Amino acid sequence: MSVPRLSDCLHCRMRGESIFAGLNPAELCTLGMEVQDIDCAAGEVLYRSGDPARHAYTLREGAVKLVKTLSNGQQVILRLLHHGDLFGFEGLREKEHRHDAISIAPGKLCRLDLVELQRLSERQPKVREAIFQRWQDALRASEERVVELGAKKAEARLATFLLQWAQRYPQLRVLPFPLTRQDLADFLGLSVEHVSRLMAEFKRQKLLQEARNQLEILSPQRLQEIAAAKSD
Amino acid sequence: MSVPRLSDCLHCRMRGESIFAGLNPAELCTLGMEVQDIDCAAGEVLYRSGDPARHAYTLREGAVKLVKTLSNGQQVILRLLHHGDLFGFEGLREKEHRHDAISIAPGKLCRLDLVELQRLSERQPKVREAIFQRWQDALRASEERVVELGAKKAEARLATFLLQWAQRYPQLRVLPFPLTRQDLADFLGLSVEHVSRLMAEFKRQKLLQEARNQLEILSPQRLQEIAAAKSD
DNA sequence: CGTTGAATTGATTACTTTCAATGACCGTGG
DNA sequence: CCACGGTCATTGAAAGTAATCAATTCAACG
Repeated sequence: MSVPRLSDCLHCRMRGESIFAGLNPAELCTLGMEVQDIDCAAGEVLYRSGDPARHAYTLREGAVKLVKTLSNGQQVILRLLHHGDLFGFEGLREKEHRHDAISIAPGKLCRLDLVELQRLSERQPKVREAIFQRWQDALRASEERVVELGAKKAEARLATFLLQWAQRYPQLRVLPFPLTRQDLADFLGLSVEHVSRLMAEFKRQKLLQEARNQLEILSPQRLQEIAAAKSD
Repeated sequence: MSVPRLSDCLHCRMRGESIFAGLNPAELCTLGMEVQDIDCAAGEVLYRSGDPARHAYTLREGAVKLVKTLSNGQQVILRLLHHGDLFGFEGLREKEHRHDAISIAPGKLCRLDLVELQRLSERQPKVREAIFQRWQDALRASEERVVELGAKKAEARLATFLLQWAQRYPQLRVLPFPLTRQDLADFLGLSVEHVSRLMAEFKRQKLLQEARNQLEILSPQRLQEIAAAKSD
């Protein structure tokens, strides 16, 4: 991980989508909190489950997975984070992090001190609301995962996932796709082999195309049908 | 549903665990909100997905399921609520309810007007914090569901579920158990038949005992082992 | 090039659903 | 009070889905 620099929130490209979006420049300048600017490599661990929670992060570039590791070593990916996403904020209410946060692509992050963020959110209703909203979004997303895992079969889960991934890059035809088959498996609750077979089948059917960490969806329409397909 | 009466929060048995727990009697008396006292029968619908969100509820007695119904009619139970649980509060941030809320046992509820609750939470940091905490709890619970559904096989999921159910009635040996096999299936992401077989098997192994809407867990220890058993 | 970890593919096994039939329970109406 | 009808639960058999085990193959990198 790079040595943290101080971040310039006022001129940040993501300012409009961040939790500081509602603040005017004057308020931003008197945040009373240090925002650190961090680079990270693929595979880097930002924090581990059980670590004392000191920071929350805003992801500016790259992708991060939040992982729960079971006693038998099996892993489940609980969230996949993209540019603009805030994570680690469960530390506002709990002393320790609940997941491992692992970068899966070279990226840039802002690191926020949780104590300062807590104080700021008490002072600034707009910030508090923004964080609250993120919490709400996380809950909705998690509930959708429960529906996917509880009600759909493998093929439909994968199709849903790929379409959702694509939605995060609305303007791109060819998507960044740093996930390994193992990551996909850990996210979808499947075995690596099964994911591999399904991806191969999708490619055979010309629904998508894949190259070194890049993905192109050729038939969102057809994928959508598969995603909506019946239960398991 | 019974005609709502006004509720007396000051003398409520659940006051200590409610979102009003931090308030002193004087503050409670000047809540500035009407709390309605409601009885409901088993099977009664409190609200439907898509209904304009007007109320949140605190469950005082009974049990309620929050259900998502898919286009093909399949249902997934997202949460099961017990005495003391707050629900419907996603309406604080969204205009419509996201789930169906259906009572599965005769029960008693408090109904809170969401607009008044919103105003109250802006005035009373303690109430706001309490609601925030509930949100956080809901997220944690939902993430645990993802882990269960993504990583464990049917038998382990059922065992986990039964133990968690039991935890909600710490002082009882014989638990109220109003769930149908269909409810269990909808919660665990399994077919009714499979749930039925697993329950039969558990009974055969003397891990539990069942009678008309009541359940007794005979070997929490052994169930715990099954719950922890390997992946799927 | 050889090494290494990831991905693919095939064969087999295990788990879960589906379909079909039967059985238990409960409330209702004769 | 008992027969009837309905709903829910159980059980069996067959089919389908996904995991596991075992080789290869592939691609990136030194």
